[in-house]
Amino acid sequence: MSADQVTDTEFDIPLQQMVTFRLSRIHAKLNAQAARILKETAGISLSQWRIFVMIETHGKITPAQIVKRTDFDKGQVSRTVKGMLKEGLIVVEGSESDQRSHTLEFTDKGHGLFQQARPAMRTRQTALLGSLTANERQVMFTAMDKLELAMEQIEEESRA
Amino acid sequence: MSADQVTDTEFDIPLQQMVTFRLSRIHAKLNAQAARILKETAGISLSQWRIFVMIETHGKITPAQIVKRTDFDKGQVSRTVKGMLKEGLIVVEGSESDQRSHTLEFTDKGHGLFQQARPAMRTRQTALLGSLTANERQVMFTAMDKLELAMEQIEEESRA
DNA sequence: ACAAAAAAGTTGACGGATCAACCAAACGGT
DNA sequence: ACCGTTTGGTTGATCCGTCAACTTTTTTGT
Repeated sequence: MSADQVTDTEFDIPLQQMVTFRLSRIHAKLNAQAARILKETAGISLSQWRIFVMIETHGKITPAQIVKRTDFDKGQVSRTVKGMLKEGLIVVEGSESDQRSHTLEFTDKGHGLFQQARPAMRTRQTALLGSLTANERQVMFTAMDKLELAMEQIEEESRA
Repeated sequence: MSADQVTDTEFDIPLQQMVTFRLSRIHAKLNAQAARILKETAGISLSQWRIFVMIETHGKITPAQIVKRTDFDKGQVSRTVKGMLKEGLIVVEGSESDQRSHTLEFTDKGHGLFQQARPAMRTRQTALLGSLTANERQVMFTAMDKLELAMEQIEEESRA
């Protein structure tokens, strides 16, 4: 069934890199494809799309909240937001409780473009997930959780 | 930091992004960690490490072969190789059959640094894979295969 | 209430990845 | 043998992601 099953100890070089390599490649392709679709359908960038998604799902969110939830770099969020303001895709509304911060909101134009990109993005997402069985999806998410956890542990250990 | 679990059926916004988001984040963390380890243990970059791995596994390989096998950008391979030559980590040997090309080889210094980075990298790899069950590993690789395939199909369809 | 620490955002710098243009060598069909 | 095409490699432009420094505001501990 699984001739090339992997035992931990032996598989040296080729596997050595497998996880990182493969993830890296998939990530790159995934990114490139999403970027292309977004550009073609709505003329927006992937970063902008991600901000849009955060606004859509949480409504009136601040940059700091986005950073917390997604681990995006706050510098990049700042720049992306700046660009989106200049293009009129979003507006900011100063927070009353915190003078440093501001919440983000769609403009009509921004929301329009977001809706314009959505079908293609959703189709793609469905196609991607649909290529996996329910079990594969579930196991994959579990595996990703575990990998993130393992990374954190490695990080801690190597600080000893 | 992996609390908000997603069920398969509610395919909407939060999940919408999940695959890309999660892969993106894992990739970023994985990369950053590998880069840190490589810098600390051997003072080399991730790109340089990847070239080393290719030389190690295939011995006397040309840039073009590396590109074929890994999908790395050929421009980046060219620059990385250039840097490694300048630092004396590898040497090139002109190919006899093709005047345009050259094979890459370790120098002693390069091989030394590679060996120096290896234990930590191998430990990390073992820890990462070890955090998954054999089944999870297997399913994950299968899933990655399928995702790459699905991406290609999406690409083809959107060219119609 | 006040100083120290933390948090929100901005900005600059830098390395990595991507894309396109380009040169030179090799190949292939006629 | 020759010309068009393909392949190997280099380089420049550009964009994205990451890190660090800095400003301003808020929170916290005493």
